[in-house]
Amino acid sequence: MDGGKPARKTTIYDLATLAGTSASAVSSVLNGTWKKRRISSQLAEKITRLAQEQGYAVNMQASLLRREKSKIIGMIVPKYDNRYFGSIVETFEAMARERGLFPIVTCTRRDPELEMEAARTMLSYQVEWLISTGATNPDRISELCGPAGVRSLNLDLPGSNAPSVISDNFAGARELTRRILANCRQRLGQALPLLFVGGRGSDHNTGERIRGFRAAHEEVGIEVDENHILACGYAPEKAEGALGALAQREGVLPQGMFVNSTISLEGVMRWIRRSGHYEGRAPVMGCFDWDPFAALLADDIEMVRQDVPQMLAAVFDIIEKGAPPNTRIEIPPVFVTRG
Amino acid sequence: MDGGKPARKTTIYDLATLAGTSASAVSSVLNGTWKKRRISSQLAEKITRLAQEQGYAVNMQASLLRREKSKIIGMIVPKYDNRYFGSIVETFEAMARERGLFPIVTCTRRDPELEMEAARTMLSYQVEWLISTGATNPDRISELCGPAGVRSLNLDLPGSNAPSVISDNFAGARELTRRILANCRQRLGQALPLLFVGGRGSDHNTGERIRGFRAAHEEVGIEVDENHILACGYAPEKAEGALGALAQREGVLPQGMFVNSTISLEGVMRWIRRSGHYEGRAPVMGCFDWDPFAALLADDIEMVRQDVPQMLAAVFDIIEKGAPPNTRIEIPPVFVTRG
DNA sequence: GCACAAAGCTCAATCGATGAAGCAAAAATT
DNA sequence: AATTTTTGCTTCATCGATTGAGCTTTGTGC
Repeated sequence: MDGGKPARKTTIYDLATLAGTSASAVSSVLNGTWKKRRISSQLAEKITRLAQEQGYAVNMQASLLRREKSKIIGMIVPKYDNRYFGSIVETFEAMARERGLFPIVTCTRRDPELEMEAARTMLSYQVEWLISTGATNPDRISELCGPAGVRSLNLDLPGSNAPSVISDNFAGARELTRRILANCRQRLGQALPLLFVGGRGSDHNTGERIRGFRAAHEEVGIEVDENHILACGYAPEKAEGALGALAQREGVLPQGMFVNSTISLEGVMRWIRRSGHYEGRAPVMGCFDWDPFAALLADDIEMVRQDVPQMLAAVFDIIEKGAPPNTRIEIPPVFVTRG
Repeated sequence: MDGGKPARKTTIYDLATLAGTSASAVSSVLNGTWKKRRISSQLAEKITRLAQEQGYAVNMQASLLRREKSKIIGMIVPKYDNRYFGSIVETFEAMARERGLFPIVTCTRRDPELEMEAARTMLSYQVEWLISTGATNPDRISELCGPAGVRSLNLDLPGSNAPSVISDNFAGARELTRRILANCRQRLGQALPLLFVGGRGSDHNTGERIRGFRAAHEEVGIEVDENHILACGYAPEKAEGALGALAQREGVLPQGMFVNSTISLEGVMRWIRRSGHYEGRAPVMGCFDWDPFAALLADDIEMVRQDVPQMLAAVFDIIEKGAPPNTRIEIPPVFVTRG
């Protein structure tokens, strides 16, 4: 390709020399303000053509340094290993671009240190907004943003220093539990108390889902067994370990199960397969999350799909119209119809 | 939080005033060159403390404008909706950070226009390297980068203008096919020619996988049916449609199947379930890709996992040591042991 | 033919961080 | 005591794009 060319990047000064004009004319032509600045369309065309030929790309660093608005919008996200976060990132990028914003996304692997580090890096990039998705400590991030004049916003997990957009975890979990219980009744003749597996007891979403889980049991007069609420963490290994330990202690596990995420479901499925515990009488399952393959695993696994497009619509609505820091928007999740 | 403060960002000039010193002293303290510049550790400490207190974050735009190296490394990726690309992005970010680089990733949804647009944006951000992952036209991207002095690199799908790191698709597909054929023999008594589903006929990987598919058939003297090679595209709907059309034409589909990606597998599974075609005698399957739930779908679905850590190790090796544009590194994929 | 306006530009300051060059004071050497 | 060296800073030009404030030239009106 290149035989050792200097490879210095073309600047507006280079283009100005080539066009026999000034850098300021070039700049205004390339950023679209040339009509306002009364540049002839003749010159505009010439400059545009030259820029094209030279493969000119504006130096964002220089441009942003001068402008007052960066139009950069940052997002931090814990993992890319499931459909929920994948879809959040994909939708976020598309919606940001539609609005003329430049999305920057970074993944923090649920590491609180990395989370702060990433947030600081985002500030350095002069983001105008920072969306903390599923952050372990969204409030610390908001505190970092506040004094810098950067607006922040929480997604998936709520915080108290910035507006939050989350799923309606309580109602979603209650409805999911109702459905699992109904399936139990249908398949086993009666509805017995379910097992709850996955999630961190300390996080808001897990708390709300457990509340919904309890509410649905209460509605039909079934008592929840407190030892059967395993908020053991999200990781597959955690769920696997928790089930193993419970089976060890109690011998037989419940026939119905509420799994708190596809991540945990991965561990649950692995354990069921390896331990052979449910041999011949597969448990009735539900999962607060969705995955196309998981949905096919069993005929009657109920899945709740968090409504990512609606959640991000709410996010951009806040970005456009503003909202007080204590705003909390809860988006109803969607029940996946099977077939 | 804020009661309407000015919220202007703290600059080194503000810190200089607060510390009663000069901006250049502040700068050198904060970027670590202060020893070389003989700033007293007393002053260094004072400045560091003030920066901490004020929540100072360097303005990357200004800093990068001045430096000659940006240390930014860009990656474009087609989708976030599967484990393969998810794991590529996650590993890429982690490895880049380990090396003191700043990763920027963006998703182009297999849209050739968006791909070029994203590449141009990356150039504007002054990336030093651009990794095109699974790009529809990696060579056009390399052509854009070359004159700007930005080095480019292809991942997953090869190009001819920049070094490429890909899976060993031929050997992987041949071994996968062998295994599916062996499973057929074991389950059905004999090995019959398989069906190939998914992928674009025009892309290098699909071509190589078809070649491996043929080779494995040839080894055992089975003739491939040309009508049973359905390179219909990756999208689930495409795979679904192709299977439906084939069933329409031929009535009965082969008992063994090679699916070209988990994306296509999604459609295949959906079709199998909806059509009821394989009722009672599930097909023997293999998939060139891995997903934890897909792996659990059937007892004997063979999955090849592309070796993402090795692929990215090769990528960073090239970045550190260099490589001619015609380099092509093929990483053997890994066979997932079942259980 | 002169005043005045509009068109079509250019000039130069600016954004914040960086680092080469320079300068004054303190310390060491002769 | 005079000179040199070292220490510990500051000054200022610079990176590339942007934009308010000019400054010519051409056009219009009377």
